[in-house]
Amino acid sequence: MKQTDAKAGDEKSDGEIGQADLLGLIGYNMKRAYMLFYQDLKQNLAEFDLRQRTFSVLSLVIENPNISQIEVARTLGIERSGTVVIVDELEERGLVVRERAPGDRRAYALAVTDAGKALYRKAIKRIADHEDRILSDLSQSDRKDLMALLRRIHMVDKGGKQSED
Amino acid sequence: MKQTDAKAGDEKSDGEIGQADLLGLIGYNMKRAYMLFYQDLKQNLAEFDLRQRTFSVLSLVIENPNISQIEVARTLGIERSGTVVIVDELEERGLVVRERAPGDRRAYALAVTDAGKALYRKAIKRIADHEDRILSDLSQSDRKDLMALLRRIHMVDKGGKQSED
DNA sequence: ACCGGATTGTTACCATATAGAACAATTGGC
DNA sequence: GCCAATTGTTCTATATGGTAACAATCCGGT
Repeated sequence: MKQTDAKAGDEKSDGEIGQADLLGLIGYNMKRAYMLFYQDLKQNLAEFDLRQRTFSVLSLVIENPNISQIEVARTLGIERSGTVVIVDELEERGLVVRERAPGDRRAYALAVTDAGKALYRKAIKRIADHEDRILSDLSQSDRKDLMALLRRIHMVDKGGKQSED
Repeated sequence: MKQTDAKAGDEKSDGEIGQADLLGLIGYNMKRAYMLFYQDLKQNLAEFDLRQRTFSVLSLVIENPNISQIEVARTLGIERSGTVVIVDELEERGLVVRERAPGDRRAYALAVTDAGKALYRKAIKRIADHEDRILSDLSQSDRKDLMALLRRIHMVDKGGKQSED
């Protein structure tokens, strides 16, 4: 039983559905590609009870011991209100600890526990597999090209302000 | 492979925040790039009271008169429960009409009104500008490469079940 | 030392986007 | 006619992100 032919009109004479306008947009293609990454990453991280954001913060804190929450926010490009919830969860699970930052009683100095490190090591391996699967159609050269192109978009700044520091 | 042993994030070691692990992931770079697209698109579409999803559906219905909601869902890669809300909104705003599909009283035959077409024409122009701005650092050749690479990811299918027609 | 503005973290609320389950009406194969 | 599949719908849940307001703290100028 096939029924997707011309029954309710004519979508393109033979059942094909056109999306020329959308497919002509890089943003749309980016979205579709990103969703593949996102959904697959989500599944893979679920086994560790991690999500995109918690993994990212875990990674940052591991690479930058004693980082503050606002530094996490700035580096990840999210709001600091967002980091609170993430760190809350990581802390409750014993993966990260909030120590007081020496010299600034407003800020925390985040640190990862051994459990956090162990979980991260496992998760990062899983993510490597995930990326390899998603990108299986691309050669190493393609992947390098893609990475380079994405990073150049990465740096585009259309109207922000980032000259203070 | 190596990870987290060389702590490869200490270029400056006094103010710089490392994110070597994350930046080494294509998925992370994709996310950052996509977020730039998304946020900017959102702002630009806001002037037309459109959002990503409503614009996409509008585009599809324009390109495919009498398309059904499930066809929209399948083409966009979303759930059909999602299309309901979008079409609801488009219909309330008089941009799209739900006509009954001749020959199938379950399905709708979606069509765009003149107002919908007019709005779409304006919006698509705005989006072209938006893309041009976001991609201003990339040459036309770069953009073509990026598009091609994204589409190849686009086609990756790890679940492997869509060969029924 | 004081004051006021900036910073850090926090909480609360909202918007967007998506998935999934359950359901009614309808279709279509048998 | 029966029953499974399909279409649309509603409700719920999750994830991500932004804004706004607030307390505590810091910092710079006076």
